[in-house]
Amino acid sequence: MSARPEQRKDPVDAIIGQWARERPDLNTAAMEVFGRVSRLARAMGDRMEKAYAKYGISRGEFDVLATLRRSGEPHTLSPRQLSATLMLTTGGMTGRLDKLERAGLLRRSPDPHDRRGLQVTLTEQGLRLADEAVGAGLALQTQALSALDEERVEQLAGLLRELLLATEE
Amino acid sequence: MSARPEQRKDPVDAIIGQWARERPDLNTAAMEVFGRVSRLARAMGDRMEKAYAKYGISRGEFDVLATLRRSGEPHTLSPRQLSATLMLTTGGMTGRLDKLERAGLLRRSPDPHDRRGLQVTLTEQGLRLADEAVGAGLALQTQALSALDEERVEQLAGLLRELLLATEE
DNA sequence: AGGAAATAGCTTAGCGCTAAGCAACTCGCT
DNA sequence: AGCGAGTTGCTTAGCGCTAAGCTATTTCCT
Repeated sequence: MSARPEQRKDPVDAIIGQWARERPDLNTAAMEVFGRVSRLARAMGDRMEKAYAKYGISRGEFDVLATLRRSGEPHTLSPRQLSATLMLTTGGMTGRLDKLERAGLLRRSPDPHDRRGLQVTLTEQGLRLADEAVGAGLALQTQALSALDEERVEQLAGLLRELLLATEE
Repeated sequence: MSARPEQRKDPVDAIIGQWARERPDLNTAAMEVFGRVSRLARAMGDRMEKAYAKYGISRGEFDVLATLRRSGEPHTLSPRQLSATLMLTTGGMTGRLDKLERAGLLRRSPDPHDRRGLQVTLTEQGLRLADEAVGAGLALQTQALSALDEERVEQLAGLLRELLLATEE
């Protein structure tokens, strides 16, 4: 029982407490990390969803626009590149592209070098929306992070990087 | 430009690099944390899904069994309590309970004190499966965490707790 | 006591995903 | 040159979720 600065209990502490009572043989240390990672991802994901809804798109659709946007001029990628980057099946990608194309945010055109393939390009409107939405999303995340001082944010980011590198191989 | 111990780049660094090139005005510090949190949650979630599949259940179904298990004797909760804990609509809960009941892992019985309500109870078989599966899941998480020494794990857990408390209010 | 509001769990429609299969096309090998 | 294997994007069936609406029941208020 190492002394840690008094810190409020969170929902994960409560769950771990229950396990300690029911299954004291269990080593629940890993839950302290991954339980919180799951809950954070879900909580922030829900908020982002709502933030992007103001622009008429879902989180998944934003991810498509953002991937095209940050790829730089001419903001063009193939459906395959997109589904690989976003870890999505081609079926799922087709659906997202359909919606975004119907909304006029991107354009599908034949790949001149490979007649099987397509090029997906951000429209002027899609570019504008991506630029606005990415700012709104970042603002939300930045605000949530304001609970931690700068040094802790850096520390946290560094530890997460180590863990992510070990996890994704 | 703060000096940090040389550390390998991860996929989130690559994304942030792209944004820095395309939108140098953006403050992407928050992505360093939440980008990694999302990816970690997804990567570990996928692995857990596979781990539980060996027991014939999904991650969501495991969560139901685990919630009942750690509630202690007599391993009984109402569908309402379960859907509140698991942040699931009642419709979604009905589906999960149907599957788990058909598999013989739990039992639905009328609540003797409220004729609207039900009691959901783990069967002997459900209890056994929950106890095995929770061990397997924890083993997976523990192994992933072994990339970090004990001190860093504690540090990481503490920072995540602070952030989670600030985020979930 | 008696009616209005709240709550329990189920049902349905709709959405977005995956897995699997398809035709069109390109590439690599001989 | 020509054939087999691989790749591309789309389609379909199925799954699990949400949102909304339903009935039965309980609780609250007067």
